[in-house]
Formats: sequence, C-alpha cells, structure tokens
Amino acid sequence: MSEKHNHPKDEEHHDHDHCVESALQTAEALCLEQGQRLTKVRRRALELIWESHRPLGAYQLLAKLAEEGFNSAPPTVYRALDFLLGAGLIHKVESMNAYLGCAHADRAHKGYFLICDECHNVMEFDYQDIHASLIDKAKKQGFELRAETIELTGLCATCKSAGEAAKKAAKDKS
Amino acid sequence: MSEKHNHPKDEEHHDHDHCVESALQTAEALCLEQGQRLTKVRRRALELIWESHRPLGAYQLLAKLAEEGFNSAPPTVYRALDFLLGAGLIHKVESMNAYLGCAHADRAHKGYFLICDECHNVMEFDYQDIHASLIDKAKKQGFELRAETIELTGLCATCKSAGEAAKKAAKDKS
DNA sequence: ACAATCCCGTTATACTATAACAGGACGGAG
DNA sequence: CTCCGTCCTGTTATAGTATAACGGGATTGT
Ligand SMILES: [Zn+2]
Ligand SMILES: [Zn+2]
Ligand SMILES: [Zn+2]
Ligand SMILES: [Zn+2]
Repeated sequence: MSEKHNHPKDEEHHDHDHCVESALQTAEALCLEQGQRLTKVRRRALELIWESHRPLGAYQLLAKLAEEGFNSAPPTVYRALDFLLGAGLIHKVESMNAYLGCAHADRAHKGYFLICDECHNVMEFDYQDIHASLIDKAKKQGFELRAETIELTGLCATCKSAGEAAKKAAKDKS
Repeated sequence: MSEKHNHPKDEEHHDHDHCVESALQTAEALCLEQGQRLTKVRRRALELIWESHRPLGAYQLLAKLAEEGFNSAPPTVYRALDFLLGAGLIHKVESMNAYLGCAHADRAHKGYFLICDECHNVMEFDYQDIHASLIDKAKKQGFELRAETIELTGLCATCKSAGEAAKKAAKDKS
C-alpha cells in the first residue's frame, strides 16, 4: 500500500502544468470546505512551490513572490508557508529546510520522502504499513505520536544509472 | 528487535555519569581504531553533548565550550560537530537543529528518534525491521539509500500522564 | 630537520526564522 | 449599511543556524 508522486523535470510524459492546476483546485476546495481563506499571496506561494520541481527554500520563494510585486520581507513568506503547512497543502523537508507541495492534500496521510542527494528531486510516499508499525512501536513506550518526519536520502534511479554510465566510460578510456 | 536508550533527568535510577563515561570510552576506542584524532575540543564537545539530557543546539554547545576557555567562534563548534557526526558519535535531530550523543556508536545502525514536544527528551531506537522495510521499498524505486532521518514527535509517557493528571485535577475542581 | 597534512583561530558573511506593532481588508451581527 | 471583531498584511528589527576563506600552528611520518 504505497502511492508515489514523482515529478522530475525530465520526465517528458508528465504534464506538470496539469499537476499544478489540479493541486490548486484541490487546495481551493479544501479551503472552502474548512472556511479558510486562500488569499492571493497564499495561492501564489502554493503555485510557485508546485511549479518548482524540487523543494523550494523559503527565501527562494520569497524572491519569486517579490518579483511579482508582493511584499519582500520574510514574514510574508513565512506566514504563507505556515498557512499552507497548517492546511496540509505542503510539507517541510526538515533536512533541507525546504518546502514541497503535497500530492495527497485531500486525504489525511503521513508524508515520507525519498530525496536524491544528486539531483534533489523528491518523491513522496504514503507507507501505511510503516506508519502503523511506528505507531505500534511508539505505543509500546507509552508515547503518543503527533508527527512523523521521515526523510530518506540517497541516489535516485536516474542519477544512479547516470553515475554508473560515467564510471563505465572512464573505465573504457583506460 | 529494538533497543532503546533513554536518559531523562528525573529517572533517578539512571547513573548518567557512567553513561557519559562509557560513551567517551567507546569514542576513544573507535577513534584510535580508525586513526582519527579525538582532540581536546572534540572530546569535550562530545562530553558536553552527552551530559545534556536533551539534544543540544550548536550555539548552546558553543557557549559551554567558550565558558571553558575554548574559542568562541562558530567554526569551532561546527568543526567539532562535523567530526563527531562523521565518526558516527552523535546524530543531528533535523527537526530541532540539535545534536545528540549516539548510544550505539560502536555498531552500524540507523538512528530513529522519539521526541517529546513537551519535555524535549529524546529516545533513540534502532528498528532493524523498519530499516529493512525501507531499504526494500526504496530499492523497488531503483533508489539507493544513503541516510535516513526518522524523527517522531509527540508526547512521552511521563508528560502524557502528567497532562492527564492535570486535566483530572481541573475536572475535580469544577 | 622537513614536508605534508590536519587542526585550529579569526573575521566576515550567508542563510533560516521569528518578534512586535501598526494598519487595512473582510465578514458577520445588528 | 454600519459597526465591530477578527483575520490578514506591511514594516522594522532581531534572533538563530551555518559556512566561506585565509592564515598560522600542531602532529605525524620520513
Ligand atoms: Zn503529502
Ligand atoms: Zn537524482
Ligand atoms: Zn545512534
Ligand atoms: Zn515528555
């Protein structure tokens, strides 16, 4: 029971525009439902985060917002991020201090991430079995779980095969 | 298959001095074995991290080192931390920007943490079954795992029962 | 003694995040 | 519609986390 959402830039068959659009629609529906206000800056922040193919730092996002005429002081972006985090529309990748659009905002879930050290692409998964197992283990300690930060780093398939190809080429030359 | 190392300040039966001492001995043995130099500042940094009952921020550690006559500029502490992290003697808790002595430095392992939001105590676990499961899932994506950040936050048993007691007292008063 | 390497001191700077207060927009009650 | 309370935003200042870059001193093996 795992679902992935992967959006590398170079995956041509992936229509990322559609992806962004659908995320925005979900966001609007969710906010409406919960009586939350998806204001201009919040909406645009979410869109910019989604448009990026990798997690976006707060100040990178701030710069983009500033370019478009939004206020350029840090609180602007952190307020938007707080809102989006609270609404479950984005996740923070703690090990990168960066923010990522959530692909399953419409249903409660825990976000687990596979982060490539090389290309910095991130895949989000929802491993219910591991989640259940963690809850169980925590409970055995009398610990009541509130949040999970699960970030796995390494080499993605693309970068791995690229690396192996490079190594092979070097060997052939010698 | 899980092992815990828990060292809350208020657990009277726990001889933390012994704990620190043994961690230091392990560290010296490991460094000797690997031809690494556990210099004064590194050694003292490790000791200070262990003496703290919760994860220590870099600048908190720096302040303690400075009190003892070590240089008080940031690179001092970050160099020591980098060394200790590299040697596997401490872990970084990403969601707190803080550092924690590792209780199993002598054997390869992945550190998973249970972090109490209330008292900020941290327990480290070594869940081999979850580790295996994660490696397996990653491999199915063609992803080669290098590091895992698993940080679970919530309420520890102590704080939970304290909270429930407080709630009960409030109810009795009414 | 010498060279190579590693470690440390020092200064400056980059990056990440929040505090605090004032003013403006919005939405509901009357 | 108007008033009021609340939520949102603008603005300035500051706190907290981490690294760059350069030079000098200690350590180790030759
Ligand atoms: Zn998600
Ligand atoms: Zn990659
Ligand atoms: Zn450990
Ligand atoms: Zn606690």
